[in-house]
Amino acid sequence: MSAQQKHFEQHLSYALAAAHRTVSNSLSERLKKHGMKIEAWRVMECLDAGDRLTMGQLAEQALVNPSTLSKLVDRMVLDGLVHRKVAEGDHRQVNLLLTSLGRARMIRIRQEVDEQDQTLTSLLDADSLRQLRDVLSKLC
Amino acid sequence: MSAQQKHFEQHLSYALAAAHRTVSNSLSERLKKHGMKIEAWRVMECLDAGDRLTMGQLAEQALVNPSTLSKLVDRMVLDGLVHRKVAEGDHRQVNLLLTSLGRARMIRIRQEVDEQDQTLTSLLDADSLRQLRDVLSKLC
DNA sequence: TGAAATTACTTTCCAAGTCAAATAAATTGA
DNA sequence: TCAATTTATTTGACTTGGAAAGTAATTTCA
Repeated sequence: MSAQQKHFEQHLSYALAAAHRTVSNSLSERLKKHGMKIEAWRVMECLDAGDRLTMGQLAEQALVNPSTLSKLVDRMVLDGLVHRKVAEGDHRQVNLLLTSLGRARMIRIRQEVDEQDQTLTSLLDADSLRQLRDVLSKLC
Repeated sequence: MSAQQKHFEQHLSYALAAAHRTVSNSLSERLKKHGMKIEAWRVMECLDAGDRLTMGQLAEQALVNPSTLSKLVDRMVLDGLVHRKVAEGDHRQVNLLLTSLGRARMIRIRQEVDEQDQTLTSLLDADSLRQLRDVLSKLC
């Protein structure tokens, strides 16, 4: 154990960062054609999946900080992709809703993302893939 | 196949982003005590591992864009952690070198990072861990 | 009830990142 | 040889991100 000199590239955090970087670079390259950022796409998918999400829930699910989300949403509202609505029960909360333009954009982009996901998963056999998902989820 | 409605959280890119986010958040929390950013730490480890790295090689290994690296290095030079040296053979290239202060800081930080890596890897059994590394490296 | 504490979100201010252009050195080939 | 091209890095204009403060609504409990 004391003899084991660990190279920093072997740290899990490095391996993760490297894989994340290549994958998200290639994805954002694809999304660029649609003038869309990965985070904005994730926001839209979250909205499509779960109804009446608050900014807080959204930030968590879309993997962005609340204040970052707030500004991202400002831009998305300007682009007509989403709109804010004060929540019925609790007026502190804001529900974000997809516009029909937003939904349409999302559907088109979803194809692009599915393509990239298939390219990616084709690098692995079904077994590794399942295991990878399992293991990654344990880290969260 | 057509019946399979895939939730976006199942995309590999999402699982990776989520895991990367939690891991790097917890790591940067630890590094904060040392007034250090993950990227700066990676730069120092790269320098320690491979000698006479150029900015280009460094950017690749430390997982940052060249222009981002250039500015990060400006700050690290101000902090006395590294210094630039025009490469001997090719005067366009710049070799970045650790100062002794930089090396000392790196060693102390390395302990912190090793700790976090152990916490992390203890969540997994040895087999999953090996497989995880294998699979992640296939994605790069 | 209502003042104090908590919660949800946004804004502000500053640090850091990105893209494209600029600089400068090396290489190519007419 | 030397003008044109390529390569390595930095710079500059602009955008984005994050921490902490600010705002406003809700909850707590004396």
